[in-house]
Order: sequence, then structure tokens, then C-alpha cells
Amino acid sequence: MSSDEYPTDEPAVVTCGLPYANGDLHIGHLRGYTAADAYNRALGKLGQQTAYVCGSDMHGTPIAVGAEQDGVDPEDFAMAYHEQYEETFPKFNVDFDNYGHTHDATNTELTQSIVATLEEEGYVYEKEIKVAWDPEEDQPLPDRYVRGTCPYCGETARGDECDDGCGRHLEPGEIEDPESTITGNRAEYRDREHRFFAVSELSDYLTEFLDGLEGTSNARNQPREWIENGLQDWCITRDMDWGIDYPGAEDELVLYVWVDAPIEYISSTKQYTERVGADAYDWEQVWKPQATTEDGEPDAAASASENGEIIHVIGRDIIQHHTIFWPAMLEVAGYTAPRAVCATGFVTINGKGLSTSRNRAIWAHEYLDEGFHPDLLRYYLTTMGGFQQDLDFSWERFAERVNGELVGTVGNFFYRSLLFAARNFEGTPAVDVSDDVAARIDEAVDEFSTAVNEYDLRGASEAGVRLARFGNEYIQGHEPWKLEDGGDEQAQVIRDCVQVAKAVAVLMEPFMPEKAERAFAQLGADGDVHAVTLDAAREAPGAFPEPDELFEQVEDERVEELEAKLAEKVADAEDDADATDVDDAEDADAAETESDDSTEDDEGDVSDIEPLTEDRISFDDFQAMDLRVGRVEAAEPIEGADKLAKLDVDLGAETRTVVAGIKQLHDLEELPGTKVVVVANMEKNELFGVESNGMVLAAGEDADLLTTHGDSEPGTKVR
RNA sequence: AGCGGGAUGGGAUAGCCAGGAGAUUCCGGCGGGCUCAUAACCCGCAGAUCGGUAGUUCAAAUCUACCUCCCGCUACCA
Repeated sequence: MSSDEYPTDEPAVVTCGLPYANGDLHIGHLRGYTAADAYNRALGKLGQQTAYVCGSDMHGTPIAVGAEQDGVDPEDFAMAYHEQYEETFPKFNVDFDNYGHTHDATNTELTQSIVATLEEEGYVYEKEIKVAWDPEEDQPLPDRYVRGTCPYCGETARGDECDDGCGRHLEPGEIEDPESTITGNRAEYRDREHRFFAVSELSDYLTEFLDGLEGTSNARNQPREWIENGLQDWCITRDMDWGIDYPGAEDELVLYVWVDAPIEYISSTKQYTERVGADAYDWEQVWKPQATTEDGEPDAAASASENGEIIHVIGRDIIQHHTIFWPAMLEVAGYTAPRAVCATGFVTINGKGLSTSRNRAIWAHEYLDEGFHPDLLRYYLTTMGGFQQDLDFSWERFAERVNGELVGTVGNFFYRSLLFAARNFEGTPAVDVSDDVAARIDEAVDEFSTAVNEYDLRGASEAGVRLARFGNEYIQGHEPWKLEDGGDEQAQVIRDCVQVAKAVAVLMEPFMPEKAERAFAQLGADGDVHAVTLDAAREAPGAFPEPDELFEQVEDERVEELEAKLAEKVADAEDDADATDVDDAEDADAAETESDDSTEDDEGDVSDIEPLTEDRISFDDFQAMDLRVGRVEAAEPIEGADKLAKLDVDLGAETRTVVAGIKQLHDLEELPGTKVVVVANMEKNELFGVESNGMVLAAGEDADLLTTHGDSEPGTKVR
């Protein structure tokens, strides 16, 4: 990589996070692919030699499990999605120069050779670890496929984390009463030899790497914590059949999917070169350090300015993999480090994350089925807010931006200018562009270039929209309709407008390729709008007939209809509380969050409702609890505690001091007078030096206090 | 708990890294203009003490510290 401004002399490669081949694509996924596509096209506009590559991620446990559930071969399972993706991308004008998959020969060979190098360089060692195992199925159970009891708090917990209870991270073997979430069989632990990549030895290198990394700030900052806290070596093997065989242990182990997945970036670039020839695009120039020291070793320091530019666009949930593990592997294996990592935010609907398993999403095919042009969604996804910000989708705002910016500003300027030009001049008037307008176009071009160099897609798109706005002001200000038809003055104004229109088409191409293509055709412009550079913004278009409208309004009734449809879907998603943990695992991809707005839902997080327990208690057991109505007399926060509050509760016979974890969840000043339900015979406990004599009942994370609805007096027994 | 990101006129967003005339753009509201154009387009007005507090500075939305609230990440899930 270099830190020269784009365009540089060396070729660039733009990648996006690999789609994981176990589910359909939705608009969340599309954000990354369209953003990377737009960025790649934008680099091309600057004259940068560049390629956009990607591929399907075919390996890993979720695919193996999914295939098993469907009763098909993992390869067939993944391949079906792979083919679906390949068909979907062109429909959104996502134009990969090469799209492969991680299971093909190129990736398999390259992965094995890179792992061999890691071994040769002494960065791989063996270590015995405990692995959860289903003895009946004779199947290893990666951590999410184990449930059991948390040894710290007694809650039901996932194998790797006590998700419902105390939130602690659990080491393999720690969880009690483990069982398989797939079969329900009791799980046992077996000692297995695994391979580890000594990432911890590369802390200094990675710190330096991060200092020079371009892209979004979150990608630079987030991994620092890991390094500062001390990197752990990385287990790179799994007890599975499905995956790339570990060289030398083919029968036992496959490589962890996160090893071979990013290598697909290289493999896919290589495949591109194999197809077009190294003269057209040389993958080694990008990925292999070009300069060497005297003993033939790659010289990373000296070669910095001669290597290609590697730009990764990813979701912000996989930053660690791209800024720790991946550059560590590249460094040891002797490949070029990425120049930039751009981590996008998530797409949300009404502020909440998308969920595959609960069908809380707008699927790629659904969008197209509604009959909207793909470029409209591209425009929304790539230009709505900052790159690393989460992006909320609503049809209302979609329509707002389409109608306001695309129809009103860009489309309208195009139509009125070209119509005028076609009617009175049969196309571009034969005069030169005025100096003022030429300067304004140059300004827009500069604005675009600057934004691309700052990885600012929104800024780059604004260059075009703002230029179109200028066009509207210009034509309005000069009122060509009041000038003599076909006269010199009118010719000048229209000539200027036509040039602005062409410049807008060039600047908008990365975001709306198909619309730009149509605009170019309407302008009778020479050349391929996808291939031209920014210079084309200044070159005169040709003769042309009357144009068509570029964009159509989205009608209000349509928006209402779509919003209603979406609302219904979201409501269904809320109702569907059946999402098991396996489903959640399938959800966890680059584009999704699993959040719930607890202030809005009185029920809190629907997805996390624990199954009702089967262990029945006797009536006597129940009677053992002395539940009483109490009235809060006073409430004050406990100094030093995050959540604890000290309550004085009137229980009729006496007033007790009770400590409750509700400090931040209730307005303490408003609590006095509130009736609550108290476990009066709870054992005493001292918290932060305050003795708690009883327990106040509350529901859920929100600590929704239980109360009475009648006028029961304090001290009344609850039965 | 630690870390990352965020909190900007009624709604949505930009600016913050490289501090400087009380702040961008879109939607909405109000008034005007124009009629080439897709109820579009152009002009003007109203509206935010830029989450809170305290600092640094001649000057802070922008830097520093602390705080509050949202979202996310925390490695043998992908």
C-alpha cells in the first residue's frame, strides 16, 4: 500500500465482506455490497486502476448444521445460496470483476499454501483443548451449540457466554450440565489437539499497522483494546468434515472458516487476473510486495509506495477479523497489508436491527418485486448518512429522498435542460461552455475527488447532487424561455446546462450506474459512462432527441401501502418468540443487530424469553415464601453502585430496608408511595455495606416493579 | 465492567480528525416568484444557547476532563 492520493500508479482492489452462504440477502447485506461497488466505481472515475472482487463464504458450522437439517450435502447447501447471490448482485448493478467462493480450487490451494507458510515461519503450534462433544452423534459441538447451567449464577446459559444471566464469558468446559442444542443429547468434553496461530507475537506489528490504516475511524480504534489487553493466540482448526482440510491432518481437522474466508479476497483477485491476463490486471502487483531486500525477502518498509492498494469494505461487526487476524496472517505469509478498512454501520428498520430468522427484514427480492429501480435503493443505502453510522430504512424516507433529490433536483434538471436543448438546438448547442460554468463543474469534480480520498461516499454523491441543484438555479436565473428561441444568448445558457447535465451523469455513475448510462444515452454522449474518467465531465456531449424522464415519483399512497406492509411484518417478527439460539446464530451476519427498544415495549426483549421451566414446585414450596404488599417510603441511590438503590419499605408491621437493583431504571424520587410486592422472608444480605432485609419483585431487565391494582394495605399477604 | 460509535432547529442528516463571523442539506411550516420542466423549479422567512457540567483558548458543535442516555463489540458462532 501507499499513502499517496488516489489515483496511484499501482492497481487497487476493493472487496466487500463475503456473504455467508446460508440465507437470503436483505437490504442490510446490500448496504455493504453497494457501498463497495460505488467506491470501486468512484476510484475508477479518478483514473485509478482497480478491481472489485468478492466470493461466497461456504464453510463453517452454521452451514454444516443447516445442511444437516435439510438433509443435504453442505457443498450443495452452500452452493445453492452461492448461485442465488451470483444472480442477485447484477440485479442491483453490483458489478464484481470476479466473484468466486471459498470452496473452489483456487482458494483451497492458496489457503493451504498460506497456512503452510505460517507453519514454516514458526507461528503455528499445537495445543490440547477441551471440545464439547455429542457422544451419540459422535459430533463436536462448537460453543453455541451447547447449552447448560452457568456455574456463576445458575442461569441457563450458552456454551460461550452466560447470555441470560450474569453475562460472563465462559471458557469451554466451564458450563455445567451441558447439552447439545441440536439433538438435546447430553454433551461431554473431549481433549483434542488443535492448532494455534501465534497472533500474540505480532502485537507490535499490528499496532504499527493500525497507526497507518486508512478508512473509517472505528476500524482503527476498536481493535486497539484487544492489543493493549494482550492478544490471545488464535485457534485456527475445527473438529469438522466441512471446510478446507488442515494440511497434514486431513482426516481430523479443517481450518477455521475465518482463516480461509479472507483469503478469498486474494483468490478472487487471482482468478480475475487468470481471466483477463496479467497485462490487464496483475493480482501479484496488488497482493505481493514488489520490492525485495538483497536476500530476496519482501521488504515491507521500502516497498510501501510500490505496492497495490487494498481496500476492504466490511460490516462493523467483523472489524476485529480484518484488523487483527487478517493483517497478522498477511504479514507472516509475506503479503501486502490492506491500506484501508471501511466498516459500515448496520441497517435498521424503525431504529431496530434486522433479523433473518424472525423475518424482520426487507429482502432483496422483495424490493425488486415492488417494482422499484435498483439504483434508487443504491442511492439510499450509499448516501444516507455517514459510512460508519447505522442507517435507518423506512419507505417514507426512501420516497422522500427519491422524490426530493432524484426526481426534483437531478431528474428535473436533466429533463428541462435536455428538452429545451433538443427542441431548439437538436442537442448540444455549438458554442463553448462559459467560464463560470466550467469552473463550477471543476469545483464539483474536485469535491468528488477529495471525498473519494477520504472514503466519504456521501460526500462524493453530494458533489453530483449539488451540481444539479446549481444547474436548476442557473437555468432559473437565466430564464432561457424568455430569450429568443435558437438565438445566441439562449444557445449559451442551454449549452452550459447540457454540460452540467453531463457532468452530473459522470459524477452520479458510481451510485446509480444504470441511470447514468441512460442519461449518457439521452445526451448523445460518446463513450461508456462506466469506463470514462472525470475528464468526461468537461467534454461536450452530442446531438440528441427529446429525452424521457429519468426518475419517477413515488406516490404517497404507495408509501402508505408499503409502510403498512412493513409494519405488519415487523409485528409478526415481534410475535415470533420462537427464535432459538441456533436461529440466532444464523442471524449473526454483517448486517444485523439484535436490539430491542425496551422503553417502548412493555414486554422488553421478546426474543430472549426463557423457556418455561418444567421443574414443578409443590404448593408447600410456594407457601414457604412470605410475599407481602409493601409501600415504598423512601428511596435513595447507593453511592458507588451502578444499579443499586436503598429502599425503605412499609410492610405494615414494620418498615424494612431493602436493597434493589433499580437505581437507573426508575426515577427514585417518584418511588415513595408506590406499592410493591416483597419477599419478606428472603435471607438477609449485605450489599455495598447496606443490609438488605427482603427482596422487591420486579420483571425483566427493565426492573418493571410488581404492584397491586386494588387498595391492599401494606403487610397484606400475597397468595 | 472495559472498549468503539452516537446524542445538532418539528423529523432526518452534515460539519468535529486539520477550533474562527450563532452552523449543511433534505422533508415539513409560512410568504413570494417563475412557467422550460415530473403539483416540479427558483427566492425569502420562522425555528436549534450543536446531550449535561467544568476547563483550554482572543475564539469551541469542533480540543481536554468528568457525567447522562442510546447502539454495538469483547476472540474455540459466521
